[in-house]
Amino acid sequence: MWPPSETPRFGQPTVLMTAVKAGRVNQGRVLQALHDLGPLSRADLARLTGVSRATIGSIVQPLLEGGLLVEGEPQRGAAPGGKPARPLWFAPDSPPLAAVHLVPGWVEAALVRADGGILAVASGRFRATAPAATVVDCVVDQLNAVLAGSTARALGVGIAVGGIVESTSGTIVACNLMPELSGLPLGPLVSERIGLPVHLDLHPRAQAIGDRWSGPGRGEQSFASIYIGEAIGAGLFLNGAIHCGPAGAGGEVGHTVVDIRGRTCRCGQRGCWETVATRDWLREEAARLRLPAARAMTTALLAGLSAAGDADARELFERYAHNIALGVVNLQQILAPGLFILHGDVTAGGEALRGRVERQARSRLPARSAAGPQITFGPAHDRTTLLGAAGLVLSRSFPLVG
Amino acid sequence: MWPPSETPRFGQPTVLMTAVKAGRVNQGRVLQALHDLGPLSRADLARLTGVSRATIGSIVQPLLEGGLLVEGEPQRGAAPGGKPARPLWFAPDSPPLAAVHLVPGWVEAALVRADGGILAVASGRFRATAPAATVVDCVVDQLNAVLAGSTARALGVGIAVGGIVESTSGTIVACNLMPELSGLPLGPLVSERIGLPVHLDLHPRAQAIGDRWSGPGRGEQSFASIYIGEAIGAGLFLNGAIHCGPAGAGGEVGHTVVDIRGRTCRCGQRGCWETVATRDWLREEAARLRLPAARAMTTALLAGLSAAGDADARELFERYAHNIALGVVNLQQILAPGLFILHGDVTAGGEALRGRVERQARSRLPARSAAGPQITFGPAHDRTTLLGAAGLVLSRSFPLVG
DNA sequence: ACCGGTATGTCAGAATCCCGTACATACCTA
DNA sequence: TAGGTATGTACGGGATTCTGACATACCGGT
Repeated sequence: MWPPSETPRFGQPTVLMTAVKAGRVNQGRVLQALHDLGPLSRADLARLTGVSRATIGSIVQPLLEGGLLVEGEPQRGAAPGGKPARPLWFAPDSPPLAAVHLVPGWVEAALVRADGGILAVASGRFRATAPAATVVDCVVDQLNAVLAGSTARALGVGIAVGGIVESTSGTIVACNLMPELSGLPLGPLVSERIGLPVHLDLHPRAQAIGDRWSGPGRGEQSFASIYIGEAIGAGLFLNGAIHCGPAGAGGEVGHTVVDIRGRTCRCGQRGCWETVATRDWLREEAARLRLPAARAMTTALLAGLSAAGDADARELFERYAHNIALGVVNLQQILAPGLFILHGDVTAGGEALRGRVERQARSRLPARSAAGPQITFGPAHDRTTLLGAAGLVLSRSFPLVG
Repeated sequence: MWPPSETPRFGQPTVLMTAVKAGRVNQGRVLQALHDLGPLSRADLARLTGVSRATIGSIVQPLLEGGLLVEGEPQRGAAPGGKPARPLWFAPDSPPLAAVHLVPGWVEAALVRADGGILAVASGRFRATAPAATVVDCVVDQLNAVLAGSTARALGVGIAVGGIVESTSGTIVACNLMPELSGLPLGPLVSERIGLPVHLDLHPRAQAIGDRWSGPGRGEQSFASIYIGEAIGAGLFLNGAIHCGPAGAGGEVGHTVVDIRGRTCRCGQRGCWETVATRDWLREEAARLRLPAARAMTTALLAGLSAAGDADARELFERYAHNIALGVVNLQQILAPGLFILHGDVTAGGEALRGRVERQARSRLPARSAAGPQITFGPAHDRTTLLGAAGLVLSRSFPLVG
């Protein structure tokens, strides 16, 4: 039950395009277009993609027969005459997707509809030092809990893990905060116990997929999805595809150097972005400024103090925005994704922080014909990663590139 | 369930895969495999790509008929029996590719065979402040000079420009050192005068393509091609395709922040990588240390002084390696290309510098199962960009992704 | 000289997919 | 009721790849 990927390996085997592969890619792109733009008729899709209505019909036919899509009620468009279009949309009773978000001490699982609607959620705790078998048990338990509520067989399971992951083999390579899990082939293990294909990937990468499928990244060809909280990580969606380096590396933006003569990072190096933009930095600086509740400082608290007129808090708030903008600027210079979706503790900073970061970033970038980078915050109660883990299943089932 | 799609983005149409597109992609991948691995028989290609020999035959047939490839003499392989394979390779009289490298004050053009062999070279100078028409004339003159020597009609022209470029329209958006060229639609202008399709792109991006087609990047799926000299730029080849942000942006690694409290860059910001790793930095530091010929310092000179035992030179050499490694580390953390191909003045540092940079970079990266980043220097007499401009034509004629 | 073994290149039929045209359907307006 | 418009579908055609079978070419042994 662990066969799924056609091994997009990095190196020797040149892979060629096939008619059937092209068909699957086209199915994926049609699904993505539906996700991006909402319910669309076949004629809409034909106009959007430039192909004939007949072609769209043949592309979506298997999806309709498979129960993934349904035809909606005829809806009259803006035009005065003509046959009303029948919009296509994800079937309410379509095969759902199972999703798992695994962080130290905590597992959250969900059953998600193909349109992003959450059908069921379950979560469980475990000691961060628990042996691997316990963690696997906990993951399987939560999965079974959410799967029990569905009659339809799920399409697959997506697992998002905080840590270093080899997505091709579904193995956790290393995890600083859950050392017992190092080397654990979680994907195959869960797949065997659940009887469904399992797709494992990094937390920020899943988060980016979540943003792409059902967040602010919807419809975008390129953007960066950044998590900023107790640590920093990024998932990069570039030119219509999620970026994944060899062995699942990449996105470790937290340990890029921005202040070479700065303080020492827990990674052992100096001046990592994480040393100036995480919650820990915020708390240390708050303590230095003797702000109230410095040791429990959060972005929300700081934003409140700043709005209330505390000069020190205001200055720290501005510096925090500046430091966050640093990493954004570097990513924009290197990759120019154009859109940055921020998640984690920083989102509590609200528009006050978002605007500051955006202004800081733009002021540090050269003026171009294109607009400067755009900063967006993810939702406060953030299920993006969980949705992204579900989207992982769709992404692997319907690849967008051949 | 559906959050109203606030911005229906019909501007960016979803593009679908087609049989004919798939065929062209496959042709491109076969050509790339030949470039990567040298002459291969149809059977070799079939084994490499996993398709049948018959399919390979139908893929390469048009390329043979078009004169791009030829069948070599039957060559007996290692196996004892069997019909000898007929290797396929680029025809010596195949349609050549025209290439232009445009830098301030200087134009170099070449006519390149599909296998990377240079047929003719021409170059010309112009005043950096010359009006646009003069520069266009100069480019066209050099192109005509190299095209005159060929009987076969060239496949197209690739132009590499130092500056900001919009590759889709073939326009130079801005060029700091050649302000007269800002907004110049060089691609269409040259195309009209020469009567061939013209492909315009950034200098570092062309350099990366050159590395991919006929340099150390050959056969690699991901690598970064970095130019370090009077300025710093990078072309990123990621997962089998050259990365290009919206409007041709991206790769501006020279102005990523590595030392936020460092000196001011000419871009107006503080602590850009360029402020600590360009030749100008080297000369300033050399002057501070009162090294001989400090104001004309080059990597080659510094390497010589260091090797000769000058303690100050040695320390500066080490610091230069450290500073170069900084940017490499950042790129590796973000994108994990794994391979870094350095061009420009730094290549004169030889193995002494290469080893130092590699050690410095590896020491700043966490230990992983995969090997650390690998640093390579491009050739000293560097025609990579020119070859890359030629490769641009191939890349556009035979896209590797659909 | 002859024959089996092996590997290469090619041919023909089938399957898959997209394209273009034409046609049936459905709704509005006059 | 007739005309117009837009949607969805059926059919033939083109392009590509897959499968199986076949001719070719060379080696080694009898």
